[in-house]
Amino acid sequence: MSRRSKHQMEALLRLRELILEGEFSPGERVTELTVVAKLGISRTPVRLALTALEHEGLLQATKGGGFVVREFSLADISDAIELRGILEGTAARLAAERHAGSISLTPLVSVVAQLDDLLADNTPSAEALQRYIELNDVFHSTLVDLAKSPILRRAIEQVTALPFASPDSFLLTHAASPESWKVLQFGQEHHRLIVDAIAGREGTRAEALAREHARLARRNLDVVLMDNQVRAIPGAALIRHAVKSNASWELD
Amino acid sequence: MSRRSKHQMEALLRLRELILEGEFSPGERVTELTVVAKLGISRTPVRLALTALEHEGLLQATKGGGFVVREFSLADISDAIELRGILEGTAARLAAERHAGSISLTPLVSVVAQLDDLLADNTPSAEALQRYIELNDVFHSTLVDLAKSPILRRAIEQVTALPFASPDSFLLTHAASPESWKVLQFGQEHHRLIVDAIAGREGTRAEALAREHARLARRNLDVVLMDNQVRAIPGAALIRHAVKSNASWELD
DNA sequence: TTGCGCACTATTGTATGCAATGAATCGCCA
DNA sequence: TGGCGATTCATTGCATACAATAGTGCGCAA
Repeated sequence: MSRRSKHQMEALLRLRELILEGEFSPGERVTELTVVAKLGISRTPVRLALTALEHEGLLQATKGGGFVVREFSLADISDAIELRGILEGTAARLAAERHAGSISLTPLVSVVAQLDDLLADNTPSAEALQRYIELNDVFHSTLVDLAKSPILRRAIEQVTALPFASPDSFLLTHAASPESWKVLQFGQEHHRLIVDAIAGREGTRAEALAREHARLARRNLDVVLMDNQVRAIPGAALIRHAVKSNASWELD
Repeated sequence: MSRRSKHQMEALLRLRELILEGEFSPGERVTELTVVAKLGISRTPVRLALTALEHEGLLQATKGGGFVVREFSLADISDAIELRGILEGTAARLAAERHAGSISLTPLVSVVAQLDDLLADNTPSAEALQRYIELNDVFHSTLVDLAKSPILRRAIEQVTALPFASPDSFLLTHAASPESWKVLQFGQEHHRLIVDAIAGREGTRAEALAREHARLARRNLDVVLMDNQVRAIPGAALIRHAVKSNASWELD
């Protein structure tokens, strides 16, 4: 899903943005020409962007050709987060089983140290939060590297492509308040423990910790829902509300 | 990855076939025009097929545009099978947790019964094996249905798209001999136990059993390797042999 | 001889005209 | 009046011309 040429890339980014912003409603058909009109890019790159977004999971192909915006239930979000936990847990376990000695863990240790510095030295601020998100991404990416499994990497990338399933999905929903800073420190504690488990080749422990780490996102989801702040969820525009339509999506 | 129109579908199927047959070597660049020449289909649908195969994992986009055939190590195959086990294990667990009573398990029970009949009544034959593969597919698909998680379904579909990671990847490598018939009966025993665990809402047991079930494929892989029958692996043409080039891919 | 740069060529990226297909509408007939 | 069929229209699928770009090889100069 990489470096497509200019127009294609622009179409992909802007169209994704439009969808996430709710410019198109879930279930609504997205015609090529509509997008062409909105973006001022010709059909060919637009079409490629559409298929890319289908593979990403934001769009769904319809029988007669064409695409509709995919709709997600709260159960979908929950499942996506749990699935990420399972996959990252597997990555952590494999990392524990496969790493070539503590020297090879240096990158991971380094990121954790940087996160420590950030949380200790800085007062909460938008910039610090941004920095945290960056480092958090690096941590997760490095962890997956250590699993040495391109296939697992692909699977994780697919799941985390969903706007609400990424490791930092719910980080931005918290303002940079002292209180949410606490939450981040809690997550950081997980990071430390995961590294410790990997270093000690405690695969099962590493796996359990990584799963639990993902559940932080799940908890944030619950908090957001409690506060009736559904709109704060990334990709909120795509979420089907429970009341609407038949509730066949609900778990029995 | 569904019902694309005629040419596109044909391009996808035939090109996939060509790649799997080894018409293009791993690492080899697959240019649009080459494919156009081989298939007699114009660039537009060919290009769509190429990107589809990239998402499928058989091709890899290169920096300068264009695609190369992806190369798989034995470790990749092993990881893919294990990953399928993890995901199907999760599906089994979710099925156990979420099913709406034994009536909703009817489809799954029915498939198992059909498999029982097949294994009991038929003598080993190519037709029976073919039928087994079909029913096996239905079993796995029905199991995933019961998990009621579209997100999980997608993840499983992505992994099983790899030629050597599908639930029936190694079934065809066994000839329809009485001996391999035994292996299938072994697998069928797993099916029965999985259903039993799901019916009893024993999520953890169901998960463990489904993982173990996937390991059958892993064992078949080992057997095939022992016999030096690497060419019998589905997608064999894409497998990098350990001796070739630097062995940096090997697990340390 | 070797390193750099320029030009050339192979290949992909983009735009658009035309064909095919499926959906909606309107009218006709029962 | 209601259902069914044909016609029309919207939209995607396909093909191809043209543009851009990256990779390659050659030649020139140091």
